[in-house]
Amino acid sequence: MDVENAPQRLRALPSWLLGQVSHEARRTVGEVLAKAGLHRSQYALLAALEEFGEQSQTALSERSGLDRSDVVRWVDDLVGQRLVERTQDPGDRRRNVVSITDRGRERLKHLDAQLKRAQTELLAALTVAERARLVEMLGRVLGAKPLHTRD
Amino acid sequence: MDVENAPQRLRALPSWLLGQVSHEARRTVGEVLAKAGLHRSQYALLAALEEFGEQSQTALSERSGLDRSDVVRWVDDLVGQRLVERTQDPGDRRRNVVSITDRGRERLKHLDAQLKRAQTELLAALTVAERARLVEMLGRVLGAKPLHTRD
DNA sequence: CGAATCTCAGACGGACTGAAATGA
DNA sequence: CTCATTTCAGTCAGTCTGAGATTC
Repeated sequence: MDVENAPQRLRALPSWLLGQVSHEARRTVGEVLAKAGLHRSQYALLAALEEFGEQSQTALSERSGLDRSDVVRWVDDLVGQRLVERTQDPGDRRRNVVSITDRGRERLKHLDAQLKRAQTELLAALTVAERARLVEMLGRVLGAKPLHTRD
Repeated sequence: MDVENAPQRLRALPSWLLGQVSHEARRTVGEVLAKAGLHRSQYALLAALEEFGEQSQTALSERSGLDRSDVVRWVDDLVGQRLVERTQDPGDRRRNVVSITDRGRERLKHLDAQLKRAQTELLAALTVAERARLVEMLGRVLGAKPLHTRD
């Protein structure tokens, strides 16, 4: 669909605009990651591991926003690519402790650069100041969620 | 997931923020429409019909951004609720001409008010001026899509 | 015992594809 | 015959649920 074909009601609706831009962003980012052999979910997992260190899969689920069940599958694949390692927690044998490998760190660094460029391309119609303002505003919208995400 | 649990890499990524806010918006709007017995896709269909008048299902597909196949199913339901009518085009019997009914117009008017309130609630963390700026910026991002949506 | 963790198998709605049927 | 339109059936990826197994 072309934006200018859409009804005015939709074109003026913030939620609709957010959906459209988000869809485009999702596609762009998906392509970038696919070229590196990864899924968006896996980037989130690598990011969580790099920033918070080794952790259980349950923790990873909370940090990445992925379902516990999907963490299992994506970690399986990451292990296959030797970007992370899965070892049993010696102190609590229910737990798997997942950690990022050096290879994973390198891949992540590479992706960071690629993604940065993709964001710029996505928001090319905005000035640098506007992009910063957009990010700030979206963060504020997310931060103040008194009703549904906080119960 | 809670925003503050997420890795900094994600929290600073425009595409991620857009996805999170968009997801929240989708949920909110979905709830509002569900109370009126409608789906998001059906609101788009009603909007297209009200603004562009009666039209074929192919045209509706382009205007609403829905797949041709999904237009069929959602129109089926709208007909059942007597919010639209589907009649065969006398001049071209391949075509179904879909038109909005008075009942549909009333429902649409009601939904417009409900959705407006939902948007305000969603963006409660922003000032009125900021909401306008957000809408303007998102529209600009969508409008300038030289690569993928325009081929 | 109850609770937490991991894992699998499948459900589920949303978006899309392919092809048949009809008719211009 | 070719092309456009509608419709159906089915695929597909993404997300989530339920239950079983294991361990605390």
